[in-house]
Amino acid sequence: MPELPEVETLCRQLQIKICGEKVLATEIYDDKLASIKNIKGHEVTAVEREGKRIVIVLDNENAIYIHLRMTGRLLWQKDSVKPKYGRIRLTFPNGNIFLDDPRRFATVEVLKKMDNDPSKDIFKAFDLKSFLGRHACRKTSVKTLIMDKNAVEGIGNIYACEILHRVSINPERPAASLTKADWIKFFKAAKVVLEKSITKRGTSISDWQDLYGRKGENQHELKVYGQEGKCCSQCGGIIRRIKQGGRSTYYCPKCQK
DNA sequence: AGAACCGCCTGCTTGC
DNA sequence: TGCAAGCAGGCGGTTC
Repeated sequence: MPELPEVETLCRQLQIKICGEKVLATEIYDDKLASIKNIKGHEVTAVEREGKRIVIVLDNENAIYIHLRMTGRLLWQKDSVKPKYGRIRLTFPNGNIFLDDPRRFATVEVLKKMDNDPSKDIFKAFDLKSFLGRHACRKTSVKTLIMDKNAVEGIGNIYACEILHRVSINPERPAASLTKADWIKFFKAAKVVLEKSITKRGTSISDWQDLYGRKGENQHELKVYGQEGKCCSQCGGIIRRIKQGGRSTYYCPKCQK
């Protein structure tokens, strides 16, 4: 499932491939996406990331906003043979982009290009002061809070578990019990974990692939996610899995107090 | 207002 | 072996 590092990987690959290129044609295979228009004949001027969204900016003040949700995947193909779960195709002079998405959760919208507020994105102008003021007093668990995109954009289940393990914070602790120093430590670790994953082209735990259908390498770096019953690499404790808000949380009860 | 839960979806795994 | 139930979960919407 694509989170910030996976989306960032795609954006970087798209930038190289389609910036300055014109959209020659589009084809929609899924009625859920039928509202795509004002694309054909326009040139891509930039590819940006907003949280987990991919923003393909066009020369007509519009942009294609793509959110891959759970199982969405963008694939670059020279030929125009629809992949098995293809939902949309964008054709460029040098090849095609397909959205391949078995569960059909992904969204594609063409909207007026908006100036995004990057204050929730830890890779942009993340605003710690505003975060502390608005969210550090919340009663919900720290894990649930950091996955709330109104608080922090880009962290999903896998990286939430990994970052909390890195800073030895128990995922069930109420967010309000963390000190300012804890949060500073947390965001520092978040950057390290996410940046490392970007250099590894993401985490291919189930079916993540980059634009060229290649797997990432970050799954080999995971310390707790999907490691239930295994030994903690930091302290030798046994990794546990619990449910928080219907989602699996993996952590080490010995070193994450 | 904040917190918890639901529905969207379908391929894969599990259990009888 | 076969089929149904359960699971995966980001996020917008609804409810309490």
